[in-house]
Amino acid sequence: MAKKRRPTMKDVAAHAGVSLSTVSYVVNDSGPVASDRRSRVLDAIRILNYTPNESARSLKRRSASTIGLILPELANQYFALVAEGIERAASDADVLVVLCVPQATGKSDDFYAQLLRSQRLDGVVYLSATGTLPSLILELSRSGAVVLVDEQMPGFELPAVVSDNRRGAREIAQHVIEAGHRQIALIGGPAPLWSADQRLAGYREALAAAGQDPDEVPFFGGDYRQRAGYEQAAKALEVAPADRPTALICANDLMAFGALEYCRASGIAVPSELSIVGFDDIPTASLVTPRLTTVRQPAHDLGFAAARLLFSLIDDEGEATPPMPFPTALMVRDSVAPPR
Amino acid sequence: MAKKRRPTMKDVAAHAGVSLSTVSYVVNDSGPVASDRRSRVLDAIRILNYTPNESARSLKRRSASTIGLILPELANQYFALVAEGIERAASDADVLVVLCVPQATGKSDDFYAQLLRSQRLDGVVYLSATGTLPSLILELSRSGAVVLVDEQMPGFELPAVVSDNRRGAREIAQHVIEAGHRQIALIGGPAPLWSADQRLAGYREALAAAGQDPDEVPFFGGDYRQRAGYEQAAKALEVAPADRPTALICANDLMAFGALEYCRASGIAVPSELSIVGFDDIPTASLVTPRLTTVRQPAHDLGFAAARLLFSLIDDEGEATPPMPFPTALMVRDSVAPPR
DNA sequence: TTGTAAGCGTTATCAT
DNA sequence: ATGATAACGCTTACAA
Repeated sequence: MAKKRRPTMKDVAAHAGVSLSTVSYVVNDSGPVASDRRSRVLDAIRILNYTPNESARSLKRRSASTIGLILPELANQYFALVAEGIERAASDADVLVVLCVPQATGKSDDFYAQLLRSQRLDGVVYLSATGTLPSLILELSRSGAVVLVDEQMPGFELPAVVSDNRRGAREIAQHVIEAGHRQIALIGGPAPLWSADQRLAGYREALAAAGQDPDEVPFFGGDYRQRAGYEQAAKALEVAPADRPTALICANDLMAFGALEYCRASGIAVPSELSIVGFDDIPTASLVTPRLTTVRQPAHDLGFAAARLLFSLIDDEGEATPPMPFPTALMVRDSVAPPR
Repeated sequence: MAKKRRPTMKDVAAHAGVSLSTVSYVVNDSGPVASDRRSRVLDAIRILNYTPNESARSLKRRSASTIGLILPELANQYFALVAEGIERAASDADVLVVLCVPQATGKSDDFYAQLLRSQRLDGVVYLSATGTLPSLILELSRSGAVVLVDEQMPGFELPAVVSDNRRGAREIAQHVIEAGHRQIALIGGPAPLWSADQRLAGYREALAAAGQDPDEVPFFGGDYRQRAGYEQAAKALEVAPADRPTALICANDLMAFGALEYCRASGIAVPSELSIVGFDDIPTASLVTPRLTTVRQPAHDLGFAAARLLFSLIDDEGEATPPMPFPTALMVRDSVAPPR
């Protein structure tokens, strides 16, 4: 039985009785071709069920029409949502998205730079949850187009798409303060991360505006993961009753969930005994009990915009201007009550 | 300023003073080469910072070292977890994973077949949440290697990795029955889907074993999405008090969440007034209140195994045997109580 | 308007 | 052990 080879342009050309270039012209609409010959070619394509070999195209065009998406984990819905936004923008542009989850795969940092340099990827959208060493990102941005999402490398001005973390943080802290809380504790994100830094700054602004000394309010460092929320909540709450905070401001929803979990485990009623707020407004936030008061980030839009920015970077090759920070929105739900 | 071209093998060869083929030999370890020349080449590679052009390789090798992952949505953590498992297997094999989310991108069905045929993808892992028309899958499996996850096309025996849905369903239904429930309602998954069918079969087995006529128990069709859970729960519960079920068996966690949401909205206490169970055990399941009793599916392992199966399909080209169904595990938590 | 031919960067066959 | 050289399937000047 004959090995069934996929048809190539040559086959199409032969079948249609035209030259190779004519076929190419009709496939790419890149040259003039008489309408009768065009339809002959189109027919041949249909009959042979021809599909261009993209490897050959990439080789010739020096571009893979593929981008990479590097993110810490998929299980965090915030990332999943950003990914969906990117997917949409990419598919609009007929670009493929390669998923890279360093944590799950244990790939070394420069593996991703290799990927970019090997021209399998035209660019990369990078999300960090750990404030990754600039070394990777730097090497990446040296090798090709990179855009960051909700992240920024202080020294080097890399293209990024961000939302207004500072303002969102300020507003939710204000909300907590307006509910009457004076004993507030903060559970922050990973120190080196820009978003963590911005959120913290926002909280402090609100605190200061309300006449509290931000340096006096207890701060606990987390890493955006649920476990950290649990552990830091424990630290924050296992203190003399008089010092015990009446409200816990968590730098993201996942950590707020962890705090909630701790409270459930140790019989602390939320929000009557303790108010808790988060950040991100992932879908689960309105599903937990009590429904979590948080700050909505337009995850989907961030992803979409990041991909667009990356594309313009890739083909304009010139600097494209990042969009303005995306607005955030305070989502008032049930996890905040006046202190008693 | 000179356009900075990436170094090619030719450059490396020139720099090392050897021939093209020698460089290829050392890069791929595919031919004999004297150790002194080998190190000269290696040095040149380092100095020039050379990385093979993967497009050229794919063209020559007729394989892209890339697979596609088609799934309905990322926001459902079950899919996200499966994706992580696939990622891991792929990265072990130095294979890239292209993310395809038809729903988010509005791509036509045969777009994916094109992708496979265009040789950008060597194979595809396919997850369905809607029991998609076989037409796509058929076309896909005609164009190349495809493996299904937790799905099976009745007529055609396609390679698949599944978990023991039927047994898991039977066990959780038993659990509900053993808690004393006699008035049970079922909220099922999308009818054409194999997993939905299996789960339903499992429920019915347990019901029958307990002496109930499965055809008598109220059944409501859902689509595995949260909204459907809400709506079908509404239908199931808005009946004469005497007919009202005391337990709701949902075919997945997301729909159970929807049911929970409905109960909260209409003041029905769970589990004291109504018991609810799900299926999948996504991370959120233990986070909601009450913590959801459900059936754990080894999502990560399913993904991993699916990718492995796909790889063996791709390079053995011969039929590889799918693994046995993966075991499920009943997760007893707080959402089931005796009827009152 | 159409066809010829020269690459794109690799790999692999075949002499040497 | 090493090096020419011919593909791989496509795009694109350049010629006709």
